[in-house]
Amino acid sequence: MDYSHLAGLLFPDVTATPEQIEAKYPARQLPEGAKVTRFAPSPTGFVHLGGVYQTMVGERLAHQSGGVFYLRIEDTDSKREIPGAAENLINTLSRYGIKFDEGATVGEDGQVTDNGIYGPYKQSLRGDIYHVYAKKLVAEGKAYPCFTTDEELKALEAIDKKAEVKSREWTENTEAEQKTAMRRLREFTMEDVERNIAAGNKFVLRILADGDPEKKTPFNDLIKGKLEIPENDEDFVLLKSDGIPTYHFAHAIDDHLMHTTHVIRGEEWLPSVAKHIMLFRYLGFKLPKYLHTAQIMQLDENGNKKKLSKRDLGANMNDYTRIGYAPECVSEYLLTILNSNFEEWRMQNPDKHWSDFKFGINKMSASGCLFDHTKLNDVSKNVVSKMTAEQVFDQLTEWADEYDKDFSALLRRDPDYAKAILSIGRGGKKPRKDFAVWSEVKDFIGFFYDELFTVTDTIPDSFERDDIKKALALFADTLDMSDANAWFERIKVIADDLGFASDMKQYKADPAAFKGSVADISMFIRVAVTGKMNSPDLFTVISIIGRERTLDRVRKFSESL
RNA sequence: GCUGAUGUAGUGUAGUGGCCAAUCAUGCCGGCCUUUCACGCCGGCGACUCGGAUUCGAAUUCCGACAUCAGCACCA
Repeated sequence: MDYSHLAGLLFPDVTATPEQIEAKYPARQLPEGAKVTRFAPSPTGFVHLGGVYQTMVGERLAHQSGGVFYLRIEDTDSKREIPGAAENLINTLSRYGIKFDEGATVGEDGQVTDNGIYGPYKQSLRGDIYHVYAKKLVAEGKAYPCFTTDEELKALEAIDKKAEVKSREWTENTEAEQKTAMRRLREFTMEDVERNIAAGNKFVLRILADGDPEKKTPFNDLIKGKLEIPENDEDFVLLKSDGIPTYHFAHAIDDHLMHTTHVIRGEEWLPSVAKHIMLFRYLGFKLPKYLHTAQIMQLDENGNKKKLSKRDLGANMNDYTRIGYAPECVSEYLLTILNSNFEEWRMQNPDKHWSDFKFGINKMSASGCLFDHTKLNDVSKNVVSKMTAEQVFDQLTEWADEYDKDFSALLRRDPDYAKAILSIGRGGKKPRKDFAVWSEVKDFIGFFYDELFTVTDTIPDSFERDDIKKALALFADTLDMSDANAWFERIKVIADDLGFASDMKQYKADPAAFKGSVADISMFIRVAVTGKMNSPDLFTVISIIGRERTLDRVRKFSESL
């Protein structure tokens, strides 16, 4: 068959040559060992935790090596595209400290544009380029058109299925039968093509696979290690009937032209590498290095691991924003599961930024880990505990502006007051670790605001209401706010007066001898003033609330008994 | 079904033939400290999927089984 005639028939409008295209994508001038990585999502509108996870790998690898990290939008499936998705993606990743050096970016007009000379970075804009290489493959007899309709394909598949059933029944001729079914696609004549083209029929372009699945190709994945994968024998689609490339074809061409050195993608692509090895070989391209990252998993209702899916809480990055995780918390958590030695490093370097950590490919796990909310919150509490009151105030109010406007109004009404509250237990060697997320702060500090103050906890019935009232009355009468010691001495006196132990050691030695202890007196005051059994240091709390409001609350509480 | 990947305490892991009756973190339990809580400190609980093989010796190598995950589209 005259393949160059066939190529002309299929791609009459393509005049450029691969050489002309290659000339527009010169080798990158980068230092020795610099890695070029990319994030190549399809713009489906939401950013997945797994996406941030993968993105961190690419970003770290590129930036730690003096390389380039770029963004390419894989919008070859127009059905799934959601407007504004690219912008959302860039903004979200930016929140987590992920910045692209090159690639698709959002211009001042809000439109997606190119930043860099290796574009366009949107696959939908690269149609001409793919067709040049497609034509070349056809001319070399490595790809062929397929005019088979969906229905015909289904019929072919049915034959294959039947053959499979037979093969399990050890019928002798099944293998041949099985092969012929899909292989029939390859059998066509130039006349068939000419007739179809003349009739205006659409075709898909298929690769002419020369692999033998009985043979294994050695393949080294940087995360999974040395693998042996069966050669590809499937005539997979390169160009869809609308002329748009499939992922496989676009991957080969784009990553070659854009000089990607390390392809980082989810392990769901691992079964496709045979196809990609074949494509790169057919095209004469150098195969990049691959890192197939393990997936972040979730337990389903049967207790089985499964991929963290769209609907699971924690999959969508908007969840984190809404719940109020500081971005650093998520980054740090991701790093703990990305590189097992990160936690160790963190303990040795408590004050450094995570980007100072030396990220290593060899420390990445080959197996998928379970998403652990408890661990995330632990990491988060640590991160938040190290922030200054100022930082907490800024992030908290920014969150509240969006998700709890009433609360944000209260905080902003008197920033100094809010910061005084947020300073409690902050700084020093043993900072309080009260909050993991901004949405829970209100529960902790709400009582500082009269608008939010309610008594939620009750004093156990084992205490006489009369004693409580007396204690609170004495407290109100003798309140000394000059300093913490003087303040607490008063409480002790009250305890003694009412038959409660003022000395904890004495009390512990013989609890039966007392109605309770100074701890219980404090508890009465705490419940009266904060409405809760637990709170930060009471004297500090009262100092912030102030004398008048404290006394007011004590009086009201006492009356309610 | 076929193909591939993965399998160390509840969770995330260290571990690449003897240093492993298995490391660290988190979790849970108990204690100390603290007027409460939180923090911190101390102590405890808890694991090499199973079966063969190689070896003086295996968590580590090989084979098999099992389990889990993924892929098998004109989706990425």
